[in-house]
Amino acid sequence: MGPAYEGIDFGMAERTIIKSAMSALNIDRNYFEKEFKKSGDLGQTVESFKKLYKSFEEKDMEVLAVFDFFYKLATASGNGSQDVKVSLLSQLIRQLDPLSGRYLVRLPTGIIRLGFSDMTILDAYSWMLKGDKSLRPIIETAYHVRPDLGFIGKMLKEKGIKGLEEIEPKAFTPIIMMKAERMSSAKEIIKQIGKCLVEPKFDGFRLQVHYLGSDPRRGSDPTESLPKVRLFSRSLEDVTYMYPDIVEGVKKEVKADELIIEGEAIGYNPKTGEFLPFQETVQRKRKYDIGAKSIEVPLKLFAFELLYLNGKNFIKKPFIERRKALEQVTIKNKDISKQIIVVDHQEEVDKEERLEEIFDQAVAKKLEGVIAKKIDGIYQPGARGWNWIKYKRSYSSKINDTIDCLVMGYDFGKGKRTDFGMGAFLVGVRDEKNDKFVTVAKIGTGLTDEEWRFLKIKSQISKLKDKPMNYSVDKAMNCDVWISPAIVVEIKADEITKSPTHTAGLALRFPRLEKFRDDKKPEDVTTLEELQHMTR
DNA sequence: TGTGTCTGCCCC
DNA sequence: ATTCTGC
DNA sequence: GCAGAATGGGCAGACACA
Repeated sequence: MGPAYEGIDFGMAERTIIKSAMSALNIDRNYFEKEFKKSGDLGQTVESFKKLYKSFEEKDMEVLAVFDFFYKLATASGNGSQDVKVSLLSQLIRQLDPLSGRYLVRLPTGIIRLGFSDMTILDAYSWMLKGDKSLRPIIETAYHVRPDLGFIGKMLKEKGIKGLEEIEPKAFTPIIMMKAERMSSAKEIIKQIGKCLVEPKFDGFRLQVHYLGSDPRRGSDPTESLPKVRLFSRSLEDVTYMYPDIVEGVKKEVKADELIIEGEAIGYNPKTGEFLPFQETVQRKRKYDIGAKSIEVPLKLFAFELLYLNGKNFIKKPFIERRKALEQVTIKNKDISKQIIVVDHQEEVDKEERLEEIFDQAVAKKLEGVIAKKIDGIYQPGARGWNWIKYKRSYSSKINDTIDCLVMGYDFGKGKRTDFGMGAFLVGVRDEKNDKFVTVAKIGTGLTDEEWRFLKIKSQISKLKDKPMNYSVDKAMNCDVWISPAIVVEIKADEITKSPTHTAGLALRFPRLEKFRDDKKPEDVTTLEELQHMTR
């Protein structure tokens, strides 16, 4: 309905779309869901049902009229709004042809499956103007600062490529954030980027800070001249109101006329100064009770990038220059414990031994790991660039904490997993005290296409009609198919966390298949007690 | 007023 | 977030 | 090597409903 950062959501996904389709086509839930699971695609399911049951209401509709329906749907709120959404989508499904039906239901899910996406559309804009994709770099640069395909297209039609030159970094226009590539040893990193600057990696959430210092020239209204701060999340949502403590910190501890910096926000225990686990930090992302929560869980912002300063664009400057500028714009509080905007220590490294040491120290401090940044690397907006390399605890071959799990059941896959007949599987450990299997994770990654097919075939032998008595499973983890104790897998994870849904009371963070353990029997899997001891 | 279900270009 | 795969 | 498409745990918020 618009660019992501404008914050207009459909508020409607799979479950509610199914309701709309059932109501539009007058189909029983079980029948619809059965066909949906078979095809793994809501669009295809609706399309084929529409072909089967021809409707006499079908008519042509203007694109703008359809847009209007979706706009009403997306903006419906309050009492009865769910019914409004269902009814609007249901009308569209009834009134349009089967092929349109396919895309009507795909649209709100965001999975359109046209085989192209934003980047291809940028190419198309270039073709539109020049008949080839030579203008793509200019267009893409503008898109990084203004990630709105509609806006870029309109600008190009109205003003041509020159229009895009007006789009440049400035305070309060968020920039698509860069991500780091991954590597699993100091050796590889030094080989890849040579001399680098190494900094700790904190487990919080990303914030991009935009700041305009006080300036009497900014208008006659006295409030106009006060310092202004905006905070953007990784999806470029404006989240300023959620973090008043960070806003105050910026006003006190940053000196500049205009700047854009980036950092990782992490909660800490105000009494002990210890950093909090992600699950607690993320509770700060909220709409209500902001004041109370900000006292309970205060944040620090570890600033690690500077993209813009006083009219000067730093995006294409070497990292070492950005870093120097960053150090210069922060004011140090006399009481370090009260500092909110922190530019943490960083070390220049060109030997793998030293890098490995810094990594070990970071891990010992219970941090996620380190980020190594190429010393003269530019900031690559919107890319997962090689100028930043993350080296996390879980990647390291030195540390190998995997657990052996029992495969308890599986779900049918969607999209390209449909053919495999499996999209994810539920795994658990043995609770010896109660003689049961309790769940710890669902696994949806780490298998090659061939391994998915292999696991599907293997699991058919043990397929069951119902969930076994000795499986303890929360209903949120219900499976399409249950299988009896037979298959053992080795699962890797970044961390073991407390869980509200998995019956082990613990869950694996970022779980993935490491390997199949055909050499092990169900009795040999990790026990709940062992798992509890592994929790750091 | 309390509980359950669903959603999020969510956060990671 | 992680991982795999087609281009 | 990149972009795209599968999938994970778990949080707050918005509604529906009893």
